[in-house]
Amino acid sequence: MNDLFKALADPSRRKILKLLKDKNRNAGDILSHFEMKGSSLNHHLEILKQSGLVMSEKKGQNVIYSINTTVFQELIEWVYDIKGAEHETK
Amino acid sequence: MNDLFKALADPSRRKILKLLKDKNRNAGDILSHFEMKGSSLNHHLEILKQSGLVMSEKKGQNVIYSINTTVFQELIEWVYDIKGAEHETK
DNA sequence: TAAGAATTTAGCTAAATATCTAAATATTGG
DNA sequence: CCAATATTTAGATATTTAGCTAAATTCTTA
Repeated sequence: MNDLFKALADPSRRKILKLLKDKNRNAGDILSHFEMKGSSLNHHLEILKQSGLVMSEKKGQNVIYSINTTVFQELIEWVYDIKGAEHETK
Repeated sequence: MNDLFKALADPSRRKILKLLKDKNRNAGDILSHFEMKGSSLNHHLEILKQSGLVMSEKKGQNVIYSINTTVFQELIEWVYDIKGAEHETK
């Protein structure tokens, strides 16, 4: 849970998630949307993987990253718990 | 938006929110649930206020803190935008 | 109005984090 | 196998952040 919130607390990482929402992308593709160096991006991707928010799969010389939306359910539940509202069961 | 995610990225601050979910509390009350010093807690409360998640009101020599759940709507919308799922309109 | 209680501010330190450079490790095509 | 391309690791630096102590502020009440 803490890993999840920590992962979301950075603008670059949230931007990565938005990019992966559209389609799966390899590291270079993601990198092309940022100014930072590949090693810095890799650091963010590691944190996202750690939190369960993204998954990666090696494909030839590329590594394809994809988003794992199931993890957001936890977050939504946490929020609704605090809001005191009822869950949608979908 | 960034302030919101940053504010939620700390366990102490999330615990404060849980405490305020039950009832409004003054700083001393909140403090009694932590080991940290009052000044440290105050720092967290400032960050929560900054993010809009909590509000404060001076009442005599106490300051009463309360949670502002409307801000969570933003967060929920952000999540659903990424999840690509439909909103509940409630 | 002076003392006491609650909270906040200011300034410091240590730990965590973001980013960089340089080097290492795949993987593929010639 | 070699060179080129893509990604990751290691190690350094700079910034941010959580927590502390001490002092300041605000409010109440004797």
